[in-house]
Amino acid sequence: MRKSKRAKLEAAGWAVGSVKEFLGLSEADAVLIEMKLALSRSLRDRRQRRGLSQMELAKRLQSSQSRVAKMEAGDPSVSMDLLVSSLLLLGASSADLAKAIRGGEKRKSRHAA
Amino acid sequence: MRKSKRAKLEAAGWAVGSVKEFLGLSEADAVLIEMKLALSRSLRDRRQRRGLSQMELAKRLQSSQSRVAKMEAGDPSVSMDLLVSSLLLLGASSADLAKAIRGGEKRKSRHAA
DNA sequence: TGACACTATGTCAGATATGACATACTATCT
DNA sequence: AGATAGTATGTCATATCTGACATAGTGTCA
Repeated sequence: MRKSKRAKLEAAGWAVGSVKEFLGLSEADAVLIEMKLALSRSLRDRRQRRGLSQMELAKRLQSSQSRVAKMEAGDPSVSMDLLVSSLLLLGASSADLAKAIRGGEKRKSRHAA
Repeated sequence: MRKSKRAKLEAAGWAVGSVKEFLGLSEADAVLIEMKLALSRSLRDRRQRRGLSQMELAKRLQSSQSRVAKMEAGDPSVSMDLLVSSLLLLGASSADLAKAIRGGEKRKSRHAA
């Protein structure tokens, strides 16, 4: 399950939740991708809410602007670990992360957490 | 934040939630580690509940018994991506993961999700 | 005791992720 | 128009993760 799958397309602008069973992805793969996309959105929200540029955030994360861009774009080269630790550094709590993750299925308000 | 920190000790048997501020870890690092430990426990629970050996699970994950052992031990060499996708393959939903993640702080019942 | 099934721990070559860099694209100013 | 600030995208060396293997530890049964 590790390498072969993982469509490089994952990023492009999907209507919410539509990644499921698009191409040969297993349900598990699809859910994982959607979780990462949810975290991506959450990251961009938090960053913007704080009025930070990608550059400024990158500095705080000891990373680079390009990686922040990729994180926010849901680039497949970005790990969940990186997304999560970035969110934590932006002040998110584990409860916040749980909220962001808890399935796109049920989302109600327009706020991504 | 990437490499330098990340104590190799993270695994040893901590009393619930005690990893916080143990050595020089930032709050964010501590939370991340606890999240991973929560996922570890969840993985073992699910596997055992299904009556699978690490070997059998490994086969389903296309991985190896040793990696499963490390996952369950909270070994620092295990990524969150691996933990999460393993849990998904064991049938966990994103809601389940959210529950597992949502902070050890507030856990009430003995069931780890 | 030995034999067996399961789990833990160490190591390593190969696979992936990472930060850094360059460069391109998009505003929004004057 | 140019200039500036922010963002996107591609590449690459190095760091980290991964599956596989070996081997050791643990329990249980006869």
